[in-house]
Amino acid sequence: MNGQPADRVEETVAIALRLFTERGYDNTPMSAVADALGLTKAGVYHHFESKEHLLYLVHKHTLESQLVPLIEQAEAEPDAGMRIRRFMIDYVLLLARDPSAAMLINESRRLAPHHLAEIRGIWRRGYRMLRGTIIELQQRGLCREGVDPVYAAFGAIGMTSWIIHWFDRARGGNADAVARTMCGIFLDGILKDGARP
Amino acid sequence: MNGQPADRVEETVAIALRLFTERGYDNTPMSAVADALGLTKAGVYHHFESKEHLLYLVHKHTLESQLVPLIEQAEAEPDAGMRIRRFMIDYVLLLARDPSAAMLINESRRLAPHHLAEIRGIWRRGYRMLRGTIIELQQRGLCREGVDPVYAAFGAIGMTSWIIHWFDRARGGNADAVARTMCGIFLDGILKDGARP
DNA sequence: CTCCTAACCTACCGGCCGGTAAGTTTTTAG
DNA sequence: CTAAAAACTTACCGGCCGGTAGGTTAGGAG
Repeated sequence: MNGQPADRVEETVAIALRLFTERGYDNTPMSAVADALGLTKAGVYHHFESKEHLLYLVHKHTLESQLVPLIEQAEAEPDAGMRIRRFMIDYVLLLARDPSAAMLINESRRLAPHHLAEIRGIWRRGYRMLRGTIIELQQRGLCREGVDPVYAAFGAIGMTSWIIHWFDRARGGNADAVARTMCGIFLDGILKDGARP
Repeated sequence: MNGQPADRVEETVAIALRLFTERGYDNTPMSAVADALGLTKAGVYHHFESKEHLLYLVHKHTLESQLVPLIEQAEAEPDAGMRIRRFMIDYVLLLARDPSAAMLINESRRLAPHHLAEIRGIWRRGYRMLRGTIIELQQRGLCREGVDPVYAAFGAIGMTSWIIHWFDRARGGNADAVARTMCGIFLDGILKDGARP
């Protein structure tokens, strides 16, 4: 119930998340993780079978605590338009606030194939929610012609995700304005002229 | 005038582009580059002062031969709407066709700071062109309210660039349809209801 | 032919880093 | 208190890789 990690595994995952974000996965030797924990390298390897496994746990823990709730909140939204809006805005705010999200995206290539598949499955839940919502809008006749739900969903994800490459909250970036602009462009871009709120 | 590289430097850059794309920068030892050239490692280091320098040349050469012409073609387009359309479509087709573009985006972090700054300057030309075009549309009263030119430009770039993370031309991906859908969403998203062609 | 230079090779260095074997301390169970 | 299991430490290995010192070959100029 307090902010302290319950055990060494959680503590290590939290520290690795920070170090990987600050220095990158390849530039963070396990000795650095050990130092930050006040342990030796072998002490860390008592809890993790490999560095890749630690990276996998960092991915899994962070996505489940940050991304999944955000998807579930959006899914709970009854109105389709609001569902998209809710997700896009919260997602932009998340990426703008937390630089570790960018690390997860960049370093996912280092995962072993089966771990990568599992992690991509988590990301895919957001994609599926968006695509399903766009299909629903289409079936209700609210979408413009020529909007492919798959490509549109990836468009919304890409437009927002890309902020990891340019947004700098330290230099006067206004995350709220980014979120509103992008969400507005996307919804105006897929909805028929008469279907907007 | 033929397809053969004019000298060893060009030849090496071409081979490094291929190897970095296939295996990643970190997983491509200089010995692999040397092998592919039929040289030894020291033979390669006769032409390049460091591996990072080789990566820099790969970036520079590829961007100048692939991205810059695409930007200049778009800039030559007199109509603002067509300028955006032209760029977005050609850019999507480029990314969908050539996996090395994804490598350049992913591995740019390995560049030394001054090289990174120069390479980002090339990418930025596309951003500036888009932003300037959106501002032009705004001044002519063709844009919806609330469209920030900076965030909109990054939105167009992000929506299209993100296909490096999901598009798979080997599995029936239709790059033309992607390009048309995304370009349509973006233009419908920023232009007033009456301003579309 | 000679001389020079660019291109290239052999052989090596040094450091880093993931991972481990084997032993020691700490905690827990009974 | 005892014993075993869990949590560590010390000390090390082995491999890879970027980079280089110094010598060798090839090719063109004169």
